[in-house]
Amino acid sequence: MSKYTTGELAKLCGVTVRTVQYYDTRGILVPTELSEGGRRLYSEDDLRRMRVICFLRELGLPIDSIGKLLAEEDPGSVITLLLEQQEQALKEEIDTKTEKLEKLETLRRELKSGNEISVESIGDIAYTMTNQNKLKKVRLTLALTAIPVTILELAGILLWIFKGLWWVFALYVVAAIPWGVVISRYYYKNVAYLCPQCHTVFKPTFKEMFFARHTPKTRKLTCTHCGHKGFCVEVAAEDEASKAE
Amino acid sequence: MSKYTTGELAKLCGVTVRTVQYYDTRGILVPTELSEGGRRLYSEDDLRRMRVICFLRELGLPIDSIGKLLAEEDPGSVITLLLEQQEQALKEEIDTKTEKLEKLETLRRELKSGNEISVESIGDIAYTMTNQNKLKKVRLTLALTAIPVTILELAGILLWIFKGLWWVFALYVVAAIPWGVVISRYYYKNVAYLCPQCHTVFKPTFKEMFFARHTPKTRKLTCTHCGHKGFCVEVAAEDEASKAE
DNA sequence: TTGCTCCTCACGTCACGTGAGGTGGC
DNA sequence: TTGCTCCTCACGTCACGTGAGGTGGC
Repeated sequence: MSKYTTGELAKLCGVTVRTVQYYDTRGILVPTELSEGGRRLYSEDDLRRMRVICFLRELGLPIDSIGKLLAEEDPGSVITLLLEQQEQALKEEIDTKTEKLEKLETLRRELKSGNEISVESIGDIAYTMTNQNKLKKVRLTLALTAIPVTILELAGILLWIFKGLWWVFALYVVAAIPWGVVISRYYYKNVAYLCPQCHTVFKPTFKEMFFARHTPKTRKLTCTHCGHKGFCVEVAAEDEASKAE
Repeated sequence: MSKYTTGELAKLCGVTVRTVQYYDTRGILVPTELSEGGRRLYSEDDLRRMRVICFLRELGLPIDSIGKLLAEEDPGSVITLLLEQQEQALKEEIDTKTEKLEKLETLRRELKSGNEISVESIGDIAYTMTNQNKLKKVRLTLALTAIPVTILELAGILLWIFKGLWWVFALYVVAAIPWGVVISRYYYKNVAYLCPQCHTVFKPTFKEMFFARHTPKTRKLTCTHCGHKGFCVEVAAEDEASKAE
């Protein structure tokens, strides 16, 4: 029967001496023997137990769970549950880390595309990023309501050209006017703009917004807060309820 | 100019009061004003700064890094590096967690396929799992050396049948004998067996191993340690160097 | 006798959570 | 005056790492 010292056991299991000592104080691997000088002596069984412990630790199981598992009369009942829990936990951690990674990459892309990198520009990017989903919803709603009107328009044109039926196109024109009013009201109500100068979110007047030059993501407006005039990034408007200040 | 209390700031940023206080003690968000009673009062600028801090924390950046970043005159020079480092770190964490997940799933599968679940059986599975790569290497080597011999065999048979050339097959037979000897020696040298009774890794005699009944992963042998006779799982033999005891 | 290993405290890690006991502000 | 919020300690988390100062064992 060979005996292992703390250091030998540590080397055999690929951990530090401190770890072996720690497992003793935590009570999951108490040496079967102590030398007269008070040194820990581990048996062959201890080595096997230590190997199991290290293996389970490599799976990420916490020490307390390992302790309970090894103390159990019938480990089979506990282990399946523990492993399932750990699997769930790991999956969730991977998911959150993957999300962080995606956000990081978006931030890097946005920082590259912008001209100056300042704390304020990070704030703006953060705002537009967290706001992104709401804005997409608004745009999707717009696009969906546009479908029937567009179909009516196309049908009207085709019928007029090929069949000489002018009244379908007339119907489209009549329908398009109230639709246009409703849709621009909706759009105006649900978006706001981020001033690149003072980094405030503001709402222009309907008139200025309606006639302003714009790109897919920005619009040239005058900030109601600082008076700066320039292209402002479009964002989704905050809910009325959360409009504090 | 509106002022926010600790609780208001916390709510606006979706964190706890404790977190806001902690950021003050850590020096990354010191309130611009204190009330006469010693309460923290945060300005609009503080709120914006806090939002940036929370955003960066959501990416997993440590508080110290955020502090340095915000203190920097020109954050652009630092931020790119920081984000890259964080991206690397996240990727590595995802990788290690994915590996753990895979090990977990293997363990669960192995536990299900076995009959009894005990601490010893976990130890055996742990051993075979960490040993798996070495064993695969041995088996791959065997398979690769078998290829030329098999080609020779096939060629010999085909030539004999269709062309009446018997000497190629004769060549195969002559070559196959020393090849068989070498290959079985190599195989014998590089594998060992795990006794399901006493959980020791042992080497049987060449003769017993050669004639023993076997499945793809096990072989019916007598344990040299406890004398138990039964199907033992095949594992890769330890290197001579690390054969302690 | 000299290195080397091991021993036991005991503090540090990281970003807060969680009381305890006291007080400001509407 | 009464809740509610906020204040400052100060300990706990998790699995060890890292000294300090002392001693066992070949």
